[in-house]
Amino acid sequence: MYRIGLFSKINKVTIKTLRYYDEAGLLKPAFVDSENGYRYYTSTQLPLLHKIIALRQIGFSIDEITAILNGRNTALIFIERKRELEGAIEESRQQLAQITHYLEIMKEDFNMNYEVALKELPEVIVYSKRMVIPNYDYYFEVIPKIGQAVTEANPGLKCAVPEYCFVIYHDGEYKEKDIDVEFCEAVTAFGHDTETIRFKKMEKIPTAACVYHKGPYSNIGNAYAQLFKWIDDNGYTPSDKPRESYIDGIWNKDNESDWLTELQVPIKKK
Amino acid sequence: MYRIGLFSKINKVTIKTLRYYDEAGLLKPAFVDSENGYRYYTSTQLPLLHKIIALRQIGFSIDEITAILNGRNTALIFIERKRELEGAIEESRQQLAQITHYLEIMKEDFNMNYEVALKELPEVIVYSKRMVIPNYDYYFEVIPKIGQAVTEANPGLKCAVPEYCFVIYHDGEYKEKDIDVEFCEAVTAFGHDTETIRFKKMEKIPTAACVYHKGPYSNIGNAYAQLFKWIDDNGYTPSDKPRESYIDGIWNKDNESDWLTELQVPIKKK
DNA sequence: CCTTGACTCTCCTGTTAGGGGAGCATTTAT
DNA sequence: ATAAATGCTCCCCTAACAGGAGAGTCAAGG
Repeated sequence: MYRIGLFSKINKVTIKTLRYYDEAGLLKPAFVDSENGYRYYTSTQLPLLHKIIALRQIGFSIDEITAILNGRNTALIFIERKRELEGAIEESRQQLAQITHYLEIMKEDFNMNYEVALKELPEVIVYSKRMVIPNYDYYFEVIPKIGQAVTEANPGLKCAVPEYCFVIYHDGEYKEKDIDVEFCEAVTAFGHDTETIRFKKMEKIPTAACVYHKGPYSNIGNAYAQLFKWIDDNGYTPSDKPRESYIDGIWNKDNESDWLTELQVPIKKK
Repeated sequence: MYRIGLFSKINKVTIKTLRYYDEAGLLKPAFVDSENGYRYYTSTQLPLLHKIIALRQIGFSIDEITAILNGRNTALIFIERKRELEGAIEESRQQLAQITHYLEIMKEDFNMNYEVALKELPEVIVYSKRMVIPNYDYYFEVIPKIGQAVTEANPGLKCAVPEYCFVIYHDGEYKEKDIDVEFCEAVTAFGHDTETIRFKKMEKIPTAACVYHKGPYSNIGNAYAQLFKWIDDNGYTPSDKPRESYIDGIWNKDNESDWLTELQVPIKKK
C-alpha cells in the first residue's frame, strides 16, 4: 500500500494528476481511509497507471482511455486517433509552410503588407456582364450603367447582403489594355436577362486564398504578386480565375488611400 | 458602418468571436453606441480582421497576435512559432509511429499486454554486485545475502524511497545459464565498499522505454521481445544495457501471478 | 509528551478561445 | 401595430490538470 505521494513518485506522475484520475474514475485508489480520506494505492495498480501513461503519451483523451481500458471498440479508437494525427500533421505542415513564407518575405521587406487567409466562397446568384474593355479607367464609367440597366429591367431586384460585387479576369495573363473582364453583382434571386446582362448561379468555391488591398488600383499588381507567391510557397495551385471584390472605392470614398479591394483566388492542393 | 452581424458575415467570423476580440482588446469596434451598446464596425477594419484571421490560421495565440499587430518583436514570435510547429510535427509523428505499432500488434493478438511508456531514469546512488550466475533460480537465493552483507558493513544505511532494486544484464544476448548480471539497490548515500560490493553513482538516463511485466519470470522473454520491437518500430535504438526492476516478487507475494517487474531499456533516437 | 516539518485532504480559481443559452432591449419588415 | 430578426449583457461550459488556501494527519526528534 503506497500513499499518494510515493505512488506518484514511482511513475513520475503528479499528485494532482492522480487525484484527477480518481475523480474521473480512471484510476481509483485501491483503498480510501474513510477516517481521513487518504488514498492508498497498491503495486498491482502500477501496470494500470503505466498503461494510462502510455496511452496519454499517444495523445488519447481521458474518455478514450476509459473506453480502451474497458475494452470497448479499442481498434476503432486507435484508427480514429491515427486519422486525427495524420490530419494534425498535415495542418502543422501547412502552418509551417506559411510561417516559412512570411519569414522569407520579412527578410526583404520588414512590414508585412499582405496576409493571406483561406476562405470558402459560398454559392451565389449574380447578374453578370462580360466585356472587353480598353483600359482600367473605362471600367468604372461603365459599371453604373450596368446597374441602371439591370434595375430598369428588374424593378425590385435586391442586392445580396453583405454586398458582393466583383469582376473575374478571363485573360490568363496580366494585360493593360483590351482586358476581358466579367462584372458580377450578387443578388437575392434570379431576374430577367437583358441583351448583354445575364443572371447565373456561381458554384461554391471550397477554398480561396484571399488578401485585402488598400489604396488605389495602381499598385494592386504587388498584391497579386505576393498572393501568387504565397499560393506557390504553400503547395497550392490556382484552380479557377481570380476574382477582385470591391468594397470601398470612388463611389463612397473620396480619398484614394481609403479604397479597399479583396483579391480572391480559388485554389486547390498541388 | 456595419453592425456586428453583417461584419461577421463578410469575413466568416462568428459574432461571439468578434465580441471576444473586442473584450480582448484585439479588435475594438470603430464606434459603440452608448445608448444601446451596439457595436459598429467600418470597412477600414476589414483588413485588420483579415490579418487576425490569417494569423489565427497559422496558429498564433491571441496574445501573440496582439504583439504582432503592435509590431513588437514580430520576427521572434514567428521564429518561435516555427520551432513550436516543428516540435509538434515531431511529436505527432512519434505518436503516429506508436499507433501504427499497436495496430500491427493488435492484428495478431487482440489484447494488448504490454504498453510502452517513456520515462527518465534519474541519477541514483546504488550499491552493486556484479556476478556470473549459473541460472535464474540461483538468483533469488543470493540476493538476500547481499543485502545482509551490506547492512553489516554499513549499519544505518537507508534504501531510497521509492525503492529501486534492479539488475543489469551485461550479456549482449539472451542466455539461460552463466548469466553476467549486476545487482543494484538504490540507497540515500554512499557507504563503505566490501570486497565484492561496491557503491557507485549511476548517471541519469534521459529516456528509457519501459514496460511492466506481471506474473512469473518464465515468460518474461515475450515482454522483452515486444519492448524491443516497439523500440525498433518507433525509430529508437537501445543506448545502454537493459535494467530489470523488481517491484513485487517471492519476497512479498505468495502468488506467482502477482509478481511485478519493470523492464527499462535506455534508448536514443536512431 | 510536545513540537516540527512533511504529507494529505477538500475546495476554489485559472488556464484557451470561444460556444450555448437565458432574459431583455432594440431595430426592421410586413 | 405587430412579429421577426438582431443586438446586448451575464452566466456557465469546455480538457486536463496547476496553483494555492486553509485545515487535518503522520512520523520523528527533543
